Amino acid sequence: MLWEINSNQPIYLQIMERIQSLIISGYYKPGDRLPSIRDFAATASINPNTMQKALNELEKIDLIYTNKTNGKFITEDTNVIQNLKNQISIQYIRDFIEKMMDIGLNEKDIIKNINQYIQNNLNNE
Amino acid sequence: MLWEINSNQPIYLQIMERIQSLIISGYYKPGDRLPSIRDFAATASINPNTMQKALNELEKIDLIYTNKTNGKFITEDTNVIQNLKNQISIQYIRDFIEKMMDIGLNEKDIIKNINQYIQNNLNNE
Amino acid sequence: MLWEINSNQPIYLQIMERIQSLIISGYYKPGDRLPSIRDFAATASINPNTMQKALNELEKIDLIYTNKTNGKFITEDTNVIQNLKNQISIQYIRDFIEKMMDIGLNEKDIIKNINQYIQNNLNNE
Amino acid sequence: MLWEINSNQPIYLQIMERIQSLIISGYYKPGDRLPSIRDFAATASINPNTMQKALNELEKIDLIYTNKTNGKFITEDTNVIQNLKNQISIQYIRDFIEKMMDIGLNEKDIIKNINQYIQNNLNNE
DNA sequence: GTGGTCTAGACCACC
DNA sequence: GTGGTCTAGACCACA
Repeated sequence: MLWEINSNQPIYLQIMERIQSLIISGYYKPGDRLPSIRDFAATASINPNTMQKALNELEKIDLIYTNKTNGKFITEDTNVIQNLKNQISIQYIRDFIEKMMDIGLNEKDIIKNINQYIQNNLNNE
Repeated sequence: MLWEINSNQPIYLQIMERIQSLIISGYYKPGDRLPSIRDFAATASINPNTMQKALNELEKIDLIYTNKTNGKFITEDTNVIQNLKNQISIQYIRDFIEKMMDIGLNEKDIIKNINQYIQNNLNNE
Repeated sequence: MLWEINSNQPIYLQIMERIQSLIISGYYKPGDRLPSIRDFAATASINPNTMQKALNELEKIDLIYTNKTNGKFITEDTNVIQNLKNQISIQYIRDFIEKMMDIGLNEKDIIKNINQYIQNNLNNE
Repeated sequence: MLWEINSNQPIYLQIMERIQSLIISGYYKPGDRLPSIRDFAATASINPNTMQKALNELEKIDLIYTNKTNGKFITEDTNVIQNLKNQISIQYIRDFIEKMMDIGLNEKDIIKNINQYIQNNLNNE
């Protein structure tokens, strides 16, 4: 698993988004126990405080919950996860299309370009 | 022209991207003179220094050039503009697809979702 | 360390070149942490913003990198440093020779004059 | 004749230095009449005011003089020219050596590098 | 009037 | 405490 960090965004947000994706995509399953903050931070090569902050963000949106004595766990409510997945994918699409139109591409161009990209880069992997 | 500023990203970067889009999309044409830094800053309701920083970023990538005491101008080299447009659109697509796949969607899903979104939100505007 | 500033060139460029030389010459070694911007600016008797602008220039050419909240560090990539050293020394020589020829001296004259200068001014220091 | 202008230095200084070189190198000879400011400026593609300022600088150091009704002329005092040539060449050498030593090269390195450069770039032109 | 530079001082997120 | 950003305001050279 890769933990690529770039400097343009706060680290805790990048980590937060990364873990969020791992949950949404099903890599972490409902009810799974997360590694301890110390271990998790070590794995990602970041400061434990930063990992703590990232996990707090995830807890705020009910994607994980804390069991004081046992650690942090992925929510067992699959609705929460599914809803977030839908909401995020719509958001990604909306942002993407807005940016593409800003540089002067219309719907047709966008569809064409993305199909082309997928043809070239993904199908034959 | 709208100058929406949000607080998640440095203002100068948002302005820089905005102007970049205006050039790439053809709103500003090769050889056009930009408003003076002071006027431009006033229009965007930001400090002249911040505007200057944004324009410096655009000058670094040769999208504009400075004629001292006369103002700043859009490059006349259309190749620079076209190349940037291609490069940026590829980048947008790459980032978009990576994010979508990170949350567990495959190529088919992506194409399907984006087509659906365009059907619903754009064609009947 | 001397921080002589003259008024013919922007301060930030003079500072930039000075620090660049300190890195290239080996005074600052790969991986070294630079003084904090505030301290560095105080040492050079300039405003922190000006120092930051100078350091930004060095970061642009990958000679230093920023570890947010920890400080700025000399690149660990010795190739970057060595290449820059070669490139700059060539540039210095090229500019020097061009100027000398502009005032009517040929290669022989140049070599002769520079040897003479070194004899007179440097060997017996 | 080339009038290359870069933006890092005031134009009038670049022009001034260029004409100075043309005089010192003997391209313009003692007593020669310079083109009119209008023509001269047109040749160099600059504003007449800028050319005026450049010529004023040359007049300050007695390299040219003005005959109200006839125009501007190169000084007939060859001593002035010769002295300036010596003085400038020393200055160029001093600056060059200082910069080279700043980046960590010693006298030997300097001599070696400059000989090498001349071998490679000039002898076989 | 134009861009460029510099200072002073403030606030912020991050660790 | 660290770097980053932003504002306000000033001054300068240039054309």
